[in-house]
Amino acid sequence: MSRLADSELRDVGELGALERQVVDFFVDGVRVLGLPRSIGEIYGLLFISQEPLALDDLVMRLGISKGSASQGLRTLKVLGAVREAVRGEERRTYFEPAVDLKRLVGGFIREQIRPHLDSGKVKIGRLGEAVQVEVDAGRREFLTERLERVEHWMRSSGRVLPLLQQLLGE
Amino acid sequence: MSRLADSELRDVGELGALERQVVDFFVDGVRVLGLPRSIGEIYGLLFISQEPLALDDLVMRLGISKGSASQGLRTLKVLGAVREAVRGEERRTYFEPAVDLKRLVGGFIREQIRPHLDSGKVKIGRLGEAVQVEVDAGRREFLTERLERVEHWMRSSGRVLPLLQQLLGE
DNA sequence: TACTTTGTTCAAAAAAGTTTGAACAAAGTG
DNA sequence: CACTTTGTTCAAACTTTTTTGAACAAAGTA
Repeated sequence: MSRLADSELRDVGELGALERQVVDFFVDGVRVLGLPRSIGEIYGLLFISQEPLALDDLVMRLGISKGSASQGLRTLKVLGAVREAVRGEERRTYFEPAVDLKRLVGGFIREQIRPHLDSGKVKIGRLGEAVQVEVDAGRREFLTERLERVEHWMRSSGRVLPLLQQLLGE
Repeated sequence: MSRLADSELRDVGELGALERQVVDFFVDGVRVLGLPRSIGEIYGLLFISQEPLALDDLVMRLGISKGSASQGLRTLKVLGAVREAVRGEERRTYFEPAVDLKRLVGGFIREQIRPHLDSGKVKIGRLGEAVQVEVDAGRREFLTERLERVEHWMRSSGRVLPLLQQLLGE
C-alpha cells in the first residue's frame, strides 16, 4: 500500500508528510550555514531517497524551477555534499547525497570558511603596514596590539578547523 | 598632528582610512557568521577605539541610524561581544568590545548554534516516531538508518562545540 | 511643568539575496 | 537535418532581511 502511495506521489511530484518534514529539517539546517532554502530542499530530498535522483525529479517533486535545481546541485557538488551516481546506460545524471559528516564539514570549511580566513589574513597584513604610518606613538601601539590580537584569532582558527573536522569524523 | 586630525574626523563624524579598513574587515567577518553589516560596523569601530563609545558616537561616526545602532548594540550585548563600560557620573552608557576569542565564540555558540541544535534534536525525535508508522519494512529500515545518522551528527556536534571553544581560548 | 538627553520600538522604505523561466547550448536519435 | 532530452545561464520578478526615521518612553534639569 505504502509503496504504491509513495510512487503515486512520486509521479504527481508531491512530497509525503514525512518527506516534507525531513526536507524542512534540512532547510532549517542549511539556513544556519547561510545557504539558501533550495539547497536544503535538494539535499534533504536526496537524503531520504533510497534511489539517486535526477534534476527533473527534484524539479517535479520539490516544485522548484529548473534554474534553482541546477544551481543548487552545482553548489552542493562544489561543497562535496552530493556526488553523481554512476548509472550505466542513461544519459541524464543522477545524484546521491554524501552522508559522512567529516566529509560534509570538510567541504564547508574548504569552500565557505578557508577563503574568508585567507583573504582576511591578507587584509590584516595590509593593515599592519598602514598602522606603521600612524604618527602618534600611543595610538600606534594600541593599534598594533589590536591587530596582533586579530592575527592570533585567525591563526587559532586556522589550527582548530582541521581538528574540528577530525573530531566530527569519529 | 595626527591626534588633531583624528579628533576633527571624530567631530564631523567620519572614519579615517585605517578605521574604515578595520570596520570593513569586521563587516566581512560578521557576514560569514550570518550577521548584518551594521553589527560588523559597530563592533569594528569599538574594536579600534581606545575609548569606549556611546550610541551617538556610533551614529555619527558610522553614519548609521539610531535604530540600527540601538538594535546592533543589543545583539552584540546578547552575544557577549560588547559590554557596558563603567563610567561614573555620565548618564549615557558607553560600550567597549570583548576581545577575548574564547568568550566571543562562546557567545556565538550559545546564541546562534545551540538553539538550532536543540530544536533540531526535538524535530528528529518526532521524525523517529513518524517513521515507525511507515508500513513498508525496507523503507522503514532505510529511514531509521538515515535518521540515526543525523542523530549521530548532532550528538557529535554537541560534544565538539565546547571543545572547540576551549581550543580557541589557548 | 516644560524642556533636554538618551535610548527603544516598529512600520515602511531600501537593500540584499533567491528563484524563476525563457533563451540557449550540447548531445543523442531517427 | 529536424527533433528531443538534458542541463546551464542570467536578467527580471519576487522574497526576505536590514535599515531608517518618526513616535514614544524614561529620566534628569531648570
